[in-house]
Amino acid sequence: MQISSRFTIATHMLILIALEGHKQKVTSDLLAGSVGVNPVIIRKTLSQLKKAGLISVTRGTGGASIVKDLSAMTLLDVYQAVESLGKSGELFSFHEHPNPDCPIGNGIHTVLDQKLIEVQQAMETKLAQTSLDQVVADAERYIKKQHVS
Amino acid sequence: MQISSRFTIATHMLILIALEGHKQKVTSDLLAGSVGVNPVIIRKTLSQLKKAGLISVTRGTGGASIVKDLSAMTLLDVYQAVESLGKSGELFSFHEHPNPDCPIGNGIHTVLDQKLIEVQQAMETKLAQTSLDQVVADAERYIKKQHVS
DNA sequence: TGTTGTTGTAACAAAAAATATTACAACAAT
DNA sequence: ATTGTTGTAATATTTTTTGTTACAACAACA
Repeated sequence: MQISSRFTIATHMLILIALEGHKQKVTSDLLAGSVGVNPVIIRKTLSQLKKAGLISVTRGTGGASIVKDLSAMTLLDVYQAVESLGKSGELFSFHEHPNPDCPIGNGIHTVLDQKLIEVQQAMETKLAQTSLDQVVADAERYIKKQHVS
Repeated sequence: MQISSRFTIATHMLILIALEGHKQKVTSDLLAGSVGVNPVIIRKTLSQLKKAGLISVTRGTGGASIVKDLSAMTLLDVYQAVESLGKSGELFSFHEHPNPDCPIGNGIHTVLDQKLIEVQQAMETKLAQTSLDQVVADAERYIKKQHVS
């Protein structure tokens, strides 16, 4: 199955906070309006990003802001903050009842686990190669271009 | 979310067909017994692997066998045969209603699409680096080791 | 101090996707 | 014809994602 939209939602939110955070108070309602989802979804995601140490959210008065340096924050940080991969943290899932009396059913994890972890690592390494300041800079460039034309 | 168990189920099936196909008739019931799922799940998966040109299944009398050379078949072939990534074939999914009146909502795809495709490619490239004959050889080695001890 | 606007969360609802099951027609071989 | 099997439709169940309502906790400020 596809990786859920939580990841792109969270990235969208971070870009908006990074670009608008110093100009206006970025509330969950404002974010919800830009992303196009319910404010509660936004708040849950804000909560996850906060737990991961990427942002801070001020409670009573509202508003989110970046706390981790954007050049030190990567797409992998965002991905891991919001994506739920079960307790094991593994990307690939297994059939749960391979027959232990069949040598292949018995050995399927021994044979595949390591290889699948390497695949996951390849993906995560690639995610870690893009920092949020790159993404934010790209977004800023796009916006300026739109404004001219 | 995690990638569904269809992929590891299919790989399990291929290993069993490769190792047992010449000794006995590998039916969907036999496969179901080893994998630990309903035979209909197996048949659907057999059907997908057949469509992808990896195996053949003889109808009336039953039994599956490998048709594509195992050394030319990779985990990516298996993955793509059975994993449903929507029509676009993209690993990452997006929120569907970003606000077009917000410059960030409007540009989020321009900013992220290419990078996410590269992440997907990194993962697929890694999957393509393991051929099924390696996997089958590992399984055979594991079985022999078990037998001795 | 109480009013306002907001966050944090619980509880629940709805929709979508994965997985499981039953049933049976189509088929090939004996 | 009988037997054992595949292919597939139809349906059910379970799990996950996504959406929604409701409200207490909170911070600022008039």
